[in-house]
Amino acid sequence: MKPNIQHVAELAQVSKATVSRVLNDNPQVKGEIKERVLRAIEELNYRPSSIARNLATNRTNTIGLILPDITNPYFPVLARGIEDAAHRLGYTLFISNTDNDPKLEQDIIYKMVEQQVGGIVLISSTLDEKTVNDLTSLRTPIVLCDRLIENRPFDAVSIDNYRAAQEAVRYLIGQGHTRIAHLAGPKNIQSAVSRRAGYVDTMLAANLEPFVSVGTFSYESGVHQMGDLIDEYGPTAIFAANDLMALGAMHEIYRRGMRVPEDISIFGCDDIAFCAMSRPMMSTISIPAYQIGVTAVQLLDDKMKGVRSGSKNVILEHKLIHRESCNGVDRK
Amino acid sequence: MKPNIQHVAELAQVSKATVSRVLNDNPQVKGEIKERVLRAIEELNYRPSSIARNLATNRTNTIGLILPDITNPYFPVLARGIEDAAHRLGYTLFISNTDNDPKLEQDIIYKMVEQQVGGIVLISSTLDEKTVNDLTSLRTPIVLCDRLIENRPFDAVSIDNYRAAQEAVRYLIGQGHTRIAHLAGPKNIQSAVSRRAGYVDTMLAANLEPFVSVGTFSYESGVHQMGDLIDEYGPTAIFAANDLMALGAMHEIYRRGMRVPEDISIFGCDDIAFCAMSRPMMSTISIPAYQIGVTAVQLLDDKMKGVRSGSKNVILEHKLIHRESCNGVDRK
DNA sequence: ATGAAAGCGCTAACAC
DNA sequence: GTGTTAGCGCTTTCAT
Repeated sequence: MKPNIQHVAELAQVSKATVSRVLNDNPQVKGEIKERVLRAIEELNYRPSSIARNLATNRTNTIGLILPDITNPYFPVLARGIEDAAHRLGYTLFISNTDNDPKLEQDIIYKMVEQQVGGIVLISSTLDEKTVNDLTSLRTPIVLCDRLIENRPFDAVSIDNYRAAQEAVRYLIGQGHTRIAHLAGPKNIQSAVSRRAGYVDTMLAANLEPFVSVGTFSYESGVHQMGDLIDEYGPTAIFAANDLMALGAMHEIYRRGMRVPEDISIFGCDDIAFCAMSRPMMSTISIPAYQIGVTAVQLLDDKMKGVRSGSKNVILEHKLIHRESCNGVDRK
Repeated sequence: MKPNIQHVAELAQVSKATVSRVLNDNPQVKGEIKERVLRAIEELNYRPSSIARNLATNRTNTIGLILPDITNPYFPVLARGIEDAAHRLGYTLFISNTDNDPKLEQDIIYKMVEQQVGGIVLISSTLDEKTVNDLTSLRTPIVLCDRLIENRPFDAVSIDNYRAAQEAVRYLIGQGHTRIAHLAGPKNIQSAVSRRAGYVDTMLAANLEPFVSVGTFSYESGVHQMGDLIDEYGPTAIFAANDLMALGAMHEIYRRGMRVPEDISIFGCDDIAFCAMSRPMMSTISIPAYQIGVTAVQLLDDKMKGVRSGSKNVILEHKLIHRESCNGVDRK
């Protein structure tokens, strides 16, 4: 039979309360007694039940992570940042994928709340006005990643996607490109929308005509959209809303017997690991995914400990990474 | 204040037991009463506490996933298989990374047991004899992925790594290669050891001299070891113990002005997504990672439900994927 | 410094 | 069919 606190108490000839005190490092337990309890615990190979403890204290040491798809190479490093930070703070982490399905996402949030998670890190783009309001009444602290939200009691951490796109486009313009197309992400994903806006505005400001093709953030959509782009527009450079599509675009370019960057330059976004493994290596915007994760958990921890109320949007710095996939038109 | 079952009972003018019954879909609650309870639940926006429920039933609907590093591209799809299957069966999933640190791994296992997880999916290679015995006394069902274990009450699911390596090497030999080197993985990782043995034995059986260089399974180690291999051995083909190293090797070959497969053929293992995105696309052994995950959870579920006792090793089928990174020597 | 006892929110006999 | 009641294993006043 699995030992409980009562068994330990009996073996050590003390009360349950005392056992509980040593379990919680309460300093007012006398050394000798503490020894006895510790020995009993050892002898019985006793492990306290955190379920029971949670029920008694009405707190759990768990947090939940809800994300679209761990299989998308951008997320594992974010998730790792979250896990590491959570672990460091003594939390264990629930994880669940949503595939960007709003209904599923809701269900998972509620399920995690039922599990009494202390807080939730939510990576979502499908949140509509109504859902957000429901969440507000939830009492469980939530922090959003990669999506800012105004006037809501949620913390959020992300980068400035608009400015990131702006820098990417300026970089391409600086190289002499004028026919720069944009491989955009889904219209319902906020980061994709911001990047697109940054692209369009920057093109316009430079008196260049924007040309956008919208994809799904997947590699396959990158190859497919790229084919269309070549047929319909003939760009000399592409700014893709994420690296996966950029990689797909590159693939299609080579498949058609052209080269990167000699014929077409490609610029991505995210800086997933493969960017440095592809040939040519992909120039891109580096997003501090790991740090976003760590920051999210810190914000959550503050909220859970009641250190801070109100909401806070933190914007982390991105970085333009110059590698091999872009080249000036003049050098052709 | 957060509503509990008592509040619902009062509002619906029934007993807690009745509320509990409708919560658990007990059919013997009369329609009208059930309606009333449901309305009360709705009105109070009541969510049952699974903590309390778990304590009362002495079961939890959680399982734990312990893996080396979610950031390694092989693991996300395995994890996804596990999450999907867990979700389908009504479990929520804990996740934790170990970085292959045996001490940390132990701690995490115990921590999860304290959390009262119903079972654990463990992807580990560092398990020594003693640890395994400790785990045996744990009562919490454990299923191992990518590592078989003999005479232990653990289930395990994996592929036949020895045979996979054998097929890879035969494939290369079949193309006319004789100077085939092996980029091996860490010596303490079972799958790496089996692949190496499969390589060595198959080479010997063909009267070819094996040449192995041991790496760490990382991309960087692939580039580094490949440099040494070229300098010290001059292979015409490489069988790498995983794709990441294969990709690194490919990178180094191009950096030195040589080509794949024209100068050196590369064969990987795992079939991570990037194998189909690299140029040339990587030939490799496809491991059914998603299916391994799903199977692991099914085994765990059986054990947790007491359907089956004793242990079971299941071996899933791998597949040789022919792409572009290998070429016959005669065609050079 | 230690113990007794009440409760955390739910389930599960058992009784009616 | 529904209510009563006794726990599940722990924490936490409150006494002593």
